Amino acid sequence: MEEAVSKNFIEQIIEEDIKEGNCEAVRTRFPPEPNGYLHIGHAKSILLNYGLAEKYNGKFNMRFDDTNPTKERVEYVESIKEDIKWLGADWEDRLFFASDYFGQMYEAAVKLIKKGKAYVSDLNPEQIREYRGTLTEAGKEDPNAGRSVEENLQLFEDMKNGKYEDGALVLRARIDMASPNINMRDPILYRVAHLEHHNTGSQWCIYPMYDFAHPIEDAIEGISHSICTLEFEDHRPLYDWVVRELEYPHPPKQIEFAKLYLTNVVTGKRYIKKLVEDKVVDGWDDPRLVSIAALRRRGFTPESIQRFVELCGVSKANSSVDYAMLEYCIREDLKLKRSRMMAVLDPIKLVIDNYPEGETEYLEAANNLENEGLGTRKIPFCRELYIEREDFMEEPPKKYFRLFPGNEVRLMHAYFVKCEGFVKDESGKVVEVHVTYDPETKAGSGFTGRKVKGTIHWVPAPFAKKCEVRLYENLVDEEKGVYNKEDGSLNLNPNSLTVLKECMVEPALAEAKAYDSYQFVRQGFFCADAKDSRPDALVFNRIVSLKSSYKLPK
RNA sequence: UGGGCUAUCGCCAAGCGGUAAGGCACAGGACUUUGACUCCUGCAUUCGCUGGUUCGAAUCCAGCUAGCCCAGCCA
Repeated sequence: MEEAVSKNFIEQIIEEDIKEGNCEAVRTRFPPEPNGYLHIGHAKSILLNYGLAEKYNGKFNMRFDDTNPTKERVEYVESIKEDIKWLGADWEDRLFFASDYFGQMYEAAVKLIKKGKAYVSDLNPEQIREYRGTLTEAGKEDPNAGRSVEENLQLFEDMKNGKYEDGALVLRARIDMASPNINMRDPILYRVAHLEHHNTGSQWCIYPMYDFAHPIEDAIEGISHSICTLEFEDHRPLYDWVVRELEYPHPPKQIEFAKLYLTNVVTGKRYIKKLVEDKVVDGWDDPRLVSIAALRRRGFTPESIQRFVELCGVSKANSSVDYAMLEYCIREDLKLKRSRMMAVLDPIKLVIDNYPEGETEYLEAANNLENEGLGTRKIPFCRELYIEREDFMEEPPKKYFRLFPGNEVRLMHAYFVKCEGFVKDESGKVVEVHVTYDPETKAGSGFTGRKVKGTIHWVPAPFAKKCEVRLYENLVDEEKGVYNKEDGSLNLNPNSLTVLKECMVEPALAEAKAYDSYQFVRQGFFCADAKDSRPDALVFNRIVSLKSSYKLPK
């Protein structure tokens, strides 16, 4: 089934370019700096770039924009590669590093110097700032701007050869100190930094700036459309300047789009760092976070994220997508793919008084009624079961159609069962519910004698596996908003994590391995925690709850 | 009081001068061995505001207003 989807503005630009013969082949790229972990926002860029290449029979490149060794680490390049692979964006054999082009960038700088379009400056950072002017006042000419080509060439070579200390000299483009666009006021192209680079080691002690390096990287790789986020819009004139001055035959085109923001999530690096330090979360992959690693651990699938990004669309309007949209996507994806199992999160014992003591029968249950391909399983059934505490009420409100004295419900995959009584302990807490079952009503028997309004799930007491279940809510308070207006701190939701340690699941779940996910019938989708779940001590994360139109009165 | 960009339903988002797509959310109803799913139904006389052009404007023009980005030897 093909949906008629309208084209986003980038697709329109690309199609126009193809039509006009402005680009012979579409080539896109995802160019992260390896300075941190990827999150849902990056997923949009990755899948957008990858999807565009696919759609227009082009190629998608993976490129690390590693031009500033102070912030970059190999650890990050590995995790970024892993996350992108997981997301399904395939760069095939096109994995590149900006640092692989340092030689070409150096030559490009020399070319600019020879054209009189770049010069070496000895202004210090404070002076550079002063000379730059302000948002409303033009800058002043750099006193070094008149230096001869020969001298610039020599100085630049000396910079490269390590004759200068960090910060002593910079190479600047000669453009326009009076430009209303600050990026055009003789931007710095190269700086001196005696630093070990994760890729080039100590080969270089000068490093190119983003504005100079990026267009060169794109041009070298034959990128046709260089897609980035809105904050680079002001840099486009400089991007075009570099590409033009360097006379690349097929200049890449920069296109900017709005970042993806999600409601009620924390994305700021310093906030997450603090949450990790304060042990509010258990790492960058805590299931309440939205890093790719966290989403993976929570139980999201690549397909659900692909769908989500697709649903969000692409535009230039800053916006914040409702988290409910993400939830919809994962429910939608898992609905038919996963087995529907029974798990009792808050158990209370159910005794079937007229079921023979010591007897066990094995009931056949479809793993997913809507997907026969998932097969069936046998569930042991016997006299003592566990049911959800919520599914019994001594004094039910109207419209409650679960178990209460005198009422009959269906035990899923099993029999009708009628509540005959219950037992309380000294404190008045109900500890046992007693029922009688009707053998005629066995699931699949075709019994139509009478109907029952409620169906509840259960687990056979002697066979059930005890396990831990973690329920998640938003990390931050939905009502108050993510940030505290006074001090900018986070408005944390104290209930973002609920740990249930007495849960009982059906025996088939004992095999759950890391990342395995299931629907727990009537509850939601759950995933075996990759960090903490072990065969003898299962831990399940709730990915998302099922929707419900019934609110239990408290 | 410089420059750049954006403004269409609670949230995303189509629309590109011919009379407001779609999705999420929400609300009803049908169905139901998940109060789920599925299926119906409803949900912008109006496009930030004000004028103008036009037979006709969310789309063109002008002027406002609001929000975002820019003064790293970060990306």
